[in-house]
Order: sequence, then structure tokens, then C-alpha cells
Amino acid sequence: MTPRGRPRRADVDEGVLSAATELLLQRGYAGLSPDEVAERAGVAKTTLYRRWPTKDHLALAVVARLQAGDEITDSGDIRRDLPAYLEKIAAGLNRMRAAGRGGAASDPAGGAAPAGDQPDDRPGDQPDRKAGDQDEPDDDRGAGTVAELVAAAARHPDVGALERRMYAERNALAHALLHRAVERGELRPDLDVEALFDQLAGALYYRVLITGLPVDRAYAERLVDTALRGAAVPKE
Amino acid sequence: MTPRGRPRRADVDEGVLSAATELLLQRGYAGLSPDEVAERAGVAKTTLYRRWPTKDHLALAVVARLQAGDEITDSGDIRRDLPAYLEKIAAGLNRMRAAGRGGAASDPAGGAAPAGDQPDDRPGDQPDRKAGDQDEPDDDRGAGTVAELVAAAARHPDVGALERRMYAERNALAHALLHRAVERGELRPDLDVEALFDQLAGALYYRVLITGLPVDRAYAERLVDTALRGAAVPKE
DNA sequence: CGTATTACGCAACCGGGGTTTCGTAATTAG
DNA sequence: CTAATTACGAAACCCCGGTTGCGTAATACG
Repeated sequence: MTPRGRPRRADVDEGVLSAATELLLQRGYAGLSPDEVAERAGVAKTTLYRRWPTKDHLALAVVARLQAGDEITDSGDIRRDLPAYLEKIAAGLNRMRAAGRGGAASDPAGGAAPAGDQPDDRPGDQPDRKAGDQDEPDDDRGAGTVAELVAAAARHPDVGALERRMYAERNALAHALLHRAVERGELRPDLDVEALFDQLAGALYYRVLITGLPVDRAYAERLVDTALRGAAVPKE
Repeated sequence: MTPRGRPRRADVDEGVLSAATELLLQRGYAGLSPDEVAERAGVAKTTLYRRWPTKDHLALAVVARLQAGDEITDSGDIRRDLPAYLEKIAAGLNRMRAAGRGGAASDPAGGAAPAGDQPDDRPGDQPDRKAGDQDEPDDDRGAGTVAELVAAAARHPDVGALERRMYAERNALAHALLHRAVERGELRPDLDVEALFDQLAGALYYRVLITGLPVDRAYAERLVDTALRGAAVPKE
């Protein structure tokens, strides 16, 4: 039952993961270089790749460790507990988003540029461009981490599976919370809990990943309010 | 006003984009190799990079061209038009998802493996693993395309801006549809249209990108029904 | 006409994620 | 103790996205 050959060094996982965490948080996903992680952890690159077959695997392990141990409170008032839970998810997303250079983000020239230009779809406008041009806006390096993790899940099925297990673990709590609220009579008895949850969590991820807008407490409350009240006109 | 130097060859964009489209659809994002695109289009790699500074830029251009020209119908019945629109988005996502190898996906050993194993979080289970092992499950290569595009938007701000413009163009139609429904009295006058739309669209993307479950007409209708009716108990 | 400007093609190059090879260390089975 | 098995480390290597350098072609301007 005991494994046969030479045992793995026990302290490697910890060393590598903390080095990787530091790099990921400070320099973002692109800055998470296996070579440097190995060097900082005092470990050969081969050893690193023996345990995490891909940079993507390593990054997922880092993130999983970061957000382990989330809880959820059930006060009996769904209108309070739900925004609280959403905000907790959002906090995780924003913590990732905060990963970037330590410098202040002075936001020169008005941020997201509300798209006043002509809708010219052609790619090359100005003569010649090189890739390093406009990249890395000195912030927002970690909304990228979430995005890269999504891509990683699509690239490697096993990363996807692990990632889904991670989410499922968290979301099971929320599903239970919702079901209790249903049984308690706070929510409709015939509610489609899965659809509701997808809408709430989905809106958060949509905001962060697609529209790039911030998610905060106020937004979480708007979501919950809209979802609970419904869009249809109330029948008097 | 006319540009100064040698003009760009006019047929290059078309040739490159169609070659890239073919590659992306047949072999997925990872199979979209700049070298091969250039070769197939009969163009030097430098020319390619002069117009699209990154593979990510090129891929976005391909996708943008693929899904140009979406329409939206306003029948006056929001409970019909909304699922139709969502299904249109979903169709785009699924079209991407369908991009993969032509072979049949025989789904050996029961699909998504409902996670009965112990929640062992440690990465390296079996001794040694190499990256090429479990990758590329012969299908689902293009859910990856959407995911990679999300990551691309995070990597290059200009790609993100273009991508958001692409979405915004589509979503403006839906927002208008919703606002008309409000004015028509079909929806609550104080409805938070943005929140509602984020919930609907977000749920679709959440399903495809995070949970990996399919999105079809039935799901779209579940969403709309849940969102319109609301989760709270109706006040009689 | 000549000159400035910009695009194209070719080939060599660079950097980073990942692999291979091989010698060595640590353990279990007999 | 010996053999089998597995992990570690070091260096060379491969692949691919992207760059550089340079000679040449096509246009505008004077």
C-alpha cells in the first residue's frame, strides 16, 4: 500500500505554491513563469512539471488554495443572505482583479473610452502595429486571471473538471440556502433554483469577464432585487 | 488625404481571414497557427502581423466576421422575443462549441463523471504526468474559442475594447427591446433593465464557460420564465 | 525625374512553455 | 545486500508566437 520508489519531498508543494502565488498576484498570469517559480522555490523545473503538468494546472492550484474556506451565513432572511453571498463571490473576483503592478493606477485619459469612434471593424488602422504596443495597462491584470482560468478549463479537460468541482463545492451552499428559503416560504415553491442561481452568479461573471464593469455590493443588491421581484408587472 | 506610401494589397484581409476561419473552426483555437494561416493565405508572416498584431486579434476578427448580421424580432410579446434572442446568442456559442475535430464524440465512460471521488485537492495523484496526456477530448474544442476570446480580452486592452463594442452592438438591440416592453406595459415600469439583461445573458455565458452545461431553447425559456415571474412569492 | 514613405517577402532570430536524457538519491520487496 | 522502482536535478532541446533586419516593390510629392 505504501508507494514503491523514492517518496516525494513533502515540502515542495508548499514552497512552489507560495512562490507561484506571489508571482501570480504581483505580476499576473503572464508573469507566472514556470522557470522563475522553480527557481524561487529552489526546485528543478522537471520536478515542478512532474507535479503540475501545466502552468494552467499550477495556476488553478494557486487560486483554489487562495479561496479555500469560504463560508455562508443563513440568517433566515434571503434578501440579506443572497447579496452577502454574491458579494463574497465578487470579492474573490476582485481580489484576482486587484492582482497587477503595485503602482497606483492613475487612469490617464478617462478609462474605458465610451466608444465614440466610427465602428470601423478593420483591424489595422494606423500603419503597422506591434504586439507589445498597448498591452498591460498597469492594472486589471487579474481580471485576466479569472479569464485565463476559464480558458485553461477549456484547454485541459482535467483542469476543467477540477475547476467545476471547486465551483460546485461553493455553489452547493448557495443552492442549499435557496432551497431552505423555498421550504421556509420565503420563495416560490415552484421556483427553478438552478435557473435563479445561474442568473445571479452568471451576471457577476458576465460583468467581470465580458463587460469589464465593476461588481460591488450595490450591484449585488440590484441583482437580487430584480431577480426576486421579477420583471413582469405584479398582478394586483 | 490619400495615404503616402505603398498601398496595402486589398485582397490580403479576405484571404487571411478565410484561411484563419477555416483553421479555427476545424482545429480550434490552439490549431490556429499564424505560420499556417500565412502559408495558406499565400502571405508572409510579417504581413500578417502588420495587420493583426497578435493571434488573439486575428481570432477576434474571425469571430466578429462570423457572427455579423444578427437581427432581432419584436413581435410585441416579450415572453416570445426574449427566449428567441437568447437562443440566438446560444446558437453563436454553440456554433463555436461545435468547432472541433470532425470525428464522432463517442463519450466513453459516462460523460462528466458526477464527482464521486474523494475531494483530494492535491494535484499529482498518479506518479508523473506529462502535459499532452489527457488534453483534447476529441470535441468541445470551441467552447474553448469563446473562453480564449475572454482571456484575449483580458490580455490586450484593445482586443477587449473591440470585443465589448461587438457585444454592445448586439445587446443594444436587446436593451431596446426590453425598454419597449416596459413602455408597452408588459414589464414593470421601474424595472432595472441592465440588471435583468446581465442576468439573462450572464446565465448563458456562465453555463457555457463555467459549468460547461449545454444551452438550448428549453434552458432559455426557463431563464426567461424565472426572471419574469421573480423568485419571491407572489402577493395575492 | 528623384526622393520620401509605406507595404511586402524572406530568413534569421528571440523568449517562454514544455520535453528529453541521463546520472543520482531514496525508498520497498525479496 | 541486491534489485526494482520512483523522485530529484541539470542541461540540452523542441515548438510556436512574435520580432528584427534587410532588400525590394509601389505609391505620393516636388
